Amino acid sequence: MNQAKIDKKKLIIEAAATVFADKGFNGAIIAEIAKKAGVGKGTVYEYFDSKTELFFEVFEWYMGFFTQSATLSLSALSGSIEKRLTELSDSMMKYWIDHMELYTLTMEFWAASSTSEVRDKFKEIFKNGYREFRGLIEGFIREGMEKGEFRQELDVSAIAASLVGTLDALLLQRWFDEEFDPVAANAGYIKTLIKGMKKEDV
Amino acid sequence: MNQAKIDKKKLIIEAAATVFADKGFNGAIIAEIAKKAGVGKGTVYEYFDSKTELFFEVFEWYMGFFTQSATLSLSALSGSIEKRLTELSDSMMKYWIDHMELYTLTMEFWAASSTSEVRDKFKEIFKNGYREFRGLIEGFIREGMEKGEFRQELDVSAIAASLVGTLDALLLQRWFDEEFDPVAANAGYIKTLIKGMKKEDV
Amino acid sequence: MNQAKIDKKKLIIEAAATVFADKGFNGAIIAEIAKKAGVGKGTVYEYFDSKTELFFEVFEWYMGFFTQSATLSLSALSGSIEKRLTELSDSMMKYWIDHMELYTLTMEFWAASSTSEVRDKFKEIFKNGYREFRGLIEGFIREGMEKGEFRQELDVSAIAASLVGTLDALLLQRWFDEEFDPVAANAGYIKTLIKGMKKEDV
Amino acid sequence: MNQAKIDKKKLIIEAAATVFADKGFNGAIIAEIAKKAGVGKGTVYEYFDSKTELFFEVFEWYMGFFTQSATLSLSALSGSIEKRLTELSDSMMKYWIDHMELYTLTMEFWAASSTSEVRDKFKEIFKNGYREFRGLIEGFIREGMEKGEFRQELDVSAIAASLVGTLDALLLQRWFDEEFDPVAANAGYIKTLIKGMKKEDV
DNA sequence: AATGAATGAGCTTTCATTCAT
DNA sequence: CATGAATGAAAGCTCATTCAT
Repeated sequence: MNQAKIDKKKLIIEAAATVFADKGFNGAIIAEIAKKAGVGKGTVYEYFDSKTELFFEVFEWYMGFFTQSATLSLSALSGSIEKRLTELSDSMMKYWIDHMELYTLTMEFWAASSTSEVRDKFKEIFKNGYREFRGLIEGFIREGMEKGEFRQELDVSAIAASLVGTLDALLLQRWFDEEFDPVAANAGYIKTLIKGMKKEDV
Repeated sequence: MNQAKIDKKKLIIEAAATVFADKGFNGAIIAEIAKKAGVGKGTVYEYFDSKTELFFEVFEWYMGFFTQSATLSLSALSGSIEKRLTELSDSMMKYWIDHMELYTLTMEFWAASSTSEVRDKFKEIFKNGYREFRGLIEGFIREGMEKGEFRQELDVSAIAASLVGTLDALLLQRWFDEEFDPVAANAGYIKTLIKGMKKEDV
Repeated sequence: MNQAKIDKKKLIIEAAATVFADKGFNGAIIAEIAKKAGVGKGTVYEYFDSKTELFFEVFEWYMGFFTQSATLSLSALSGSIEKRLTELSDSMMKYWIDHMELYTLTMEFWAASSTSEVRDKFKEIFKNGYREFRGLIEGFIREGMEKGEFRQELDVSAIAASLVGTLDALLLQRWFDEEFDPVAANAGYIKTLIKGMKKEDV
Repeated sequence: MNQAKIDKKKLIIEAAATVFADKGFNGAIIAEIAKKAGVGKGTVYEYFDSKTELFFEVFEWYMGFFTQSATLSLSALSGSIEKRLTELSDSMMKYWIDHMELYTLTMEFWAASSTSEVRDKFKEIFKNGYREFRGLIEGFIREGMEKGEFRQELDVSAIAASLVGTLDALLLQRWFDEEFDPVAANAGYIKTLIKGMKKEDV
């Protein structure tokens, strides 16, 4: 696939992302996606075999976007593990707040993982994504334990899972409630959790 | 509406719940719901004006189910606030694990809150549900602060939001990954968080 | 069929007449007719085999209503044939103006005569009705010719048909146009037509 | 809309006209219209938003057809007003007799004007159509009065209305009764009416 | 390669009719 | 007799997908 084709494909994916975000998989109409991408309806089928496949490629594009958010956040980290964990959490939260319009996509993908005809493909990718992300956080926590910042008897994987999940959960609560401030909630929660993780005399 | 009608309505709602859980709103076909409920297709429309309304009533039924889980869990609580918070969290988590087949409905409803034609109705109910639940947890935390179990400077609403959200988030991770144990993760995380909430000398 | 049954049957027919008049055959819903008649939906089927049969019985009731209008008008006639023809025409026109709400039924029945599944039954009755009515008018005209009021060379059946038809046609024009006065039009037209029918020296 | 689209649209309208004429609005099935037009069901919806809109466009096409009949008839007129009125009436009558298969459409449209969901649109067009046609005939009559062919005291609008209406009315009677000859009836009636309109010494 | 007119499978919904009570 | 809950055939309409240009 040459550059021109790659570009047009990406164009369609991004148009599709906004339409799927707004209307959901079923509510999204190929004609609208095509129009938004500035191409003909038939052209979409030059690049994607079916609506489902297009949706799936939007999912992959979205996951890349998410990975990017993590990578960006990670690259800026320094200092104590406590500080790094706090900053990572805070940074990713803010990144997503800035792209809230994509958050509805998250919910569509979650739903797709349970009701799509290709639910297993979605589940698999989500599973690996979460495992990887939890693994990353676990690494930080273990580093903190090794460095003596954190207590030894921590349930590392449990705490990692909750840290990862809080990102989802607070954004979700924000989605329903514009008055809810997920960044503040995250900060307050992280602070308390880390206090519970640290050695008492620290 | 007499008892017979109420029963049949509930029958249809429960059949619809399983079909919506399996296929999603759009994938669910009225004929299948009717068949599963053991009634004719037209009968569904005797009780519900439209597929959308049926979906919405399933949502309300589901929310009642959720409320029930909280009520049940709350009624059994006693002892210190720490103990109660831990038990509440643990109990609700287990309740949901036992009804995991309904968890896919949660995702459908989340998605509906962002892409359904009646998204605002869904959002509103979710918003109020989360506010109520957070308020409940906040009450516990404040009680713990008053009783001297917890530190005074806690960010109560932040911690409540994260506690509430962790329930969603860990079940979500379980949904994707059968090897992930949300009950264990919850226990480990709660323990650490509460440690961070408690007075240091306690 | 006893009196009670006859009465209830008539009750349903009259309720059906108003609903058919307002909604047309297809737009009319049995449930609405039943409700308007103050009976249950099933009761309608105690008296009529099908919606089509009910419609047809409304048609027969309506035709009786029309016959009645003619009978009423005829019974009051006296004087010269010219006077009688004028009065008959005028009287029937006024009778219908007073029952304009039934006029939409006329159009429904006309339509039924060309598109109903039992169109032939409708056509047959209309055919005989028009033949009878034309015959009646022809009788008057012939009487006028015999009495020397009218010229001998009149095309009796043509004039009778046009007199009969004008009743339909002017009411139709009134139906579309509330500003159109069919009574006045009828009077002006009859006067001229009769002038054309009379002996010149009269 | 390019020529190909116009042609296909007309193709569908004409197919629809025959089906509506035969089955009525409600009895007509889109699938049948599509099949008769030699297109797919979906194609009908490429050209018309709904069945109702298609019906309405058939109505407009039909009205144009009617206008054409008047225009054709008018263009051939010459001689005295009496002669012209007679010829116009005769010519239009014959035109419609030749297209009797479309007459059932007239009845459908009349019915639609009283029971369709868009009855007002139908009524409005009919109202204007009748007004225009009556105006045309009134013009002829007035011309005849000015030229001294007709008497001065005629009720012009009444006579015009009856002349216009007779066309409807005699075709209607023909519709019910194949033995009825509307052309002959029209001729006989016109002759007498015009005699009543003319100056006595003429 | 790009297009959009054409298609028909498939779904929701309506409502005449039935029949157990 | 009267009823209305239950039914499913039937039809309008949508939209992913195809394919001739």
